[in-house]
Parts: sequence; structure tokens; C-alpha cells
Amino acid sequence: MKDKIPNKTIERIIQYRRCLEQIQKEGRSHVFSHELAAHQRRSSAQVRRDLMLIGYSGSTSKGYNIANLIQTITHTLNDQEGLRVVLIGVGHLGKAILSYFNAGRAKIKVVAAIDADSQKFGRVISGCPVSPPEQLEQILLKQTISTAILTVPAAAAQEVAERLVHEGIRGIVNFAPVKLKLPPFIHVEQVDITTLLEKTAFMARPKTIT
Amino acid sequence: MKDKIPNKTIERIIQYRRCLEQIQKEGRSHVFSHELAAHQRRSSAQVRRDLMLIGYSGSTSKGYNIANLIQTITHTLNDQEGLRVVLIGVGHLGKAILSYFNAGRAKIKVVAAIDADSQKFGRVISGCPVSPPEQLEQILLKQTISTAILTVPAAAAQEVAERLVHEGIRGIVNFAPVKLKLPPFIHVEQVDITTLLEKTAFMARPKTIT
DNA sequence: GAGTGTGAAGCCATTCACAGCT
DNA sequence: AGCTGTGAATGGCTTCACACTC
Repeated sequence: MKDKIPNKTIERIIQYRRCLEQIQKEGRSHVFSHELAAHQRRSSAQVRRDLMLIGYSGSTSKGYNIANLIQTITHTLNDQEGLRVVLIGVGHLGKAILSYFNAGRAKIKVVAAIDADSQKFGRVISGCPVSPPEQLEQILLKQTISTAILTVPAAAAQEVAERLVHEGIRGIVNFAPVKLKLPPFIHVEQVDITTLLEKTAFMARPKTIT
Repeated sequence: MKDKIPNKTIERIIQYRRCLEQIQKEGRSHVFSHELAAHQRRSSAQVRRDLMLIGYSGSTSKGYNIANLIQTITHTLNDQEGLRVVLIGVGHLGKAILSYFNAGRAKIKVVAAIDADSQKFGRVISGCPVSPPEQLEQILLKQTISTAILTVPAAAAQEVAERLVHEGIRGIVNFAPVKLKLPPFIHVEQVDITTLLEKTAFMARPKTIT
């Protein structure tokens, strides 16, 4: 029943939804594809194609019904209830992410933070208590969580990731600069800041005269 | 003289280089394409194609000469001297990035940090002094820096980015959850953690039975 | 035999362009 | 007139597969 939706389209509809929610707050009820496109610096054709792929139809005269579209996207993504994740590694970066997501409004909540440093146990950071690694299993048993954020040192990443997979995690956003070797059914998003920076610097380099 | 190298290839050769440096430390002088590929979970054909694109040739019997290849990549990327960047916004995330890059070994150094909060002026974080926004121009004059990391609140991002461009920055790694509207010759890498997480959660969702 | 270098094929994603609707 | 929905064209990236080399 569920046709395959391209990766890139998934990414974009997530962003469309955020955008739509914002437009909705401005009191509007409909948008045109080119408006949505402008918000995200994309072509209107792309927006239309994406919506086509998730099976949504607008009306020619008024464009897309915002409320309906949000609902369709949410249904497609299957995340009505908001998103609960765990965070592993409460260093600088871990704290930054905690405070970012748990600062209130967001639909994503970090419900548990794990760190190996016993000094941190029991501390509550941005409303999230820090627990020792041993408690991971229990935490995951108590609530259905299939996604983890990994912000541990590079040296520990592979081992921790394997542990996560063993405990039932199926998606990992990995900030450690290491390519994880995990079974193919695990989805890993690699955030490699170093590569991003080097690439950006390359793109930004003073152009050699042609 | 400089043929266009595909975006994706740039990203990968940056990673090949890191990988090569590591292999080199293990005392080896040559690698085969399939070895390099294995490190990064890629196909050997891809590695060979990438190296072809940057105009490097190995020897059939021993593979690629590591030292030469590193040099060729570095020459292609044109970043012999290491990479100097500025960071705008010294919040949690900014601090995390500072400590990550300025902790020693990395080739990338954050040489200046800017924050609007006067309480932070003069403080030195991970060896990098925090300066007020007014000093940005001088800092950029003193040394050639064309890349910036943007870790300011979403509300400020667009304005700050425009300022950066005005001061000569040509590449921005943007962590603020806002699509920046900048001239087309500016390269922006958007790091949208929220989207990444939502996407990962979608990919990791319990599969609906087919 | 086990590599590399590379044209050709295949695959995706994006854009074009236009029929159809209101 | 201005929008949506969508086949068809385009373009970029990846993989195949094989000639060639040591």
C-alpha cells in the first residue's frame, strides 16, 4: 500500500510542514506551490512533484489547503504524537542539542540522556536527567524509542552504536567523525562537520582566474 | 585549466584524505581502491572514478601511493596551509564547535569568535577570544578568511549572514534553522538537525507489514 | 591473477512544458 | 489568466563491465 517515497522528498516534506505551520500562524488557510517554494528557495515544480508523490491534491484556484496538507504530511511521516529520542554523550555538543530541543516548543523531545561519566549521573540538563549506560535498556523498554543522537567521542562511537542497535534503536544521527559499521537495516545520518567545513571552504575559495 | 569537479566528489576526496592520513600513520605507503572504499563503505569503482576526476593515477600492482595522493588531493582542494574560519554565536553549540576544532590536532582552526552578548567579550574559549560584532571587519581584514560558521539564534541568522557577506565571507556553514537568502555566489551549507532527526525517525520507524 | 582506468549503461532527481481546470 | 498535475526531457551520479597493465 505504501509506495516508495524518495529520500529527498521525505526531507523536503518535513520542511514544508514546518513552513506550513508558520504560514498557518499568520492566519492563512491556503498556499500556492510557488509560495511554498519561495520560502525554501526551490522551484514550484519541485513542490508540486513532491506533493504529488505523497498523493496530495490541491485546488487550482486557491492552491493547497494548509490544514489538510499538514495532516497528509504528518500521516505520511507517521509521527502524530511527536518524536521522542535518546541522546548519548553529554558533552558540549550533547548539551547544545538538549537545550535546543527541550527548550519548549519543538515537537522533538530528548527524553533521556546517557553518559559514561559518573560525575554527571543524576544531573538534569534542560529538563532531561543524565543516566549511566547500564540504564539504557530499561529506558528503552519503558517507552518506544527507535531513534538516537550520538554525540560521544570518536573512539567510543562504534562500540556505543552497536550497543544501541542491540537495544533496539533503528535510526542514529551520528555526530562522531566516524563511519559506523552497522547492519544495513539501521539508518544512519552522518553529520560530519569537518567535511562540511572543508567543503564550504573549498567552495568559498577565491576563484582562480579562468 | 581547472575542470569542474563534481560536488559529491569534493566531499569524498576530503574524506579520502583523512582516511589516507590515518593509513599512512600505520606505516603503509600504498593502498588499493577497494581498501579505501571499505573504510568509507563505498564501492571501489567510486573511489577509482573520483581519483580519475582529480587526475590521479595509481599503479596496477601496488595501488595508490598514499603520500602522492594526499598531496594531489591537497593541491586540488588548495588548502595546504590549513583552514582558518570565524565562528559567529558563542552559545552552547558555538562552544561545542570551538572546543572540537581548537582542541589541538585538527587542520581547521577557529581564529575568531563573535557574539553580541557584551558579557562574553574578552573571554577566551578553547583558545579563541570572543569579540563584539563591530570588530568583525577588522578581524577579517587582518587575515584572509572566507568561511564562517553561523551558530546564532534563528531570528538573527539572516541579518548576521548578510553582514558576513558584506564583510567578504563567501562560504557559510549555517546551523540556524533558517534558509538564508543570499546572493548565488555565496556557498551555504545548511545543517538542519531537526530535519535530520525527523528524517531518521521516519526511516527508523517500525516497518508496516508489506 | 588482481589491480587500475574508463566508456557505456543505469538510476535518480530535477526541471521543462503543456494539457486541463476554474 | 493563473494555477495544478504530470509525462517527457534533462542532467548528474553511481555502477557495470571490460580492455589494459604489471
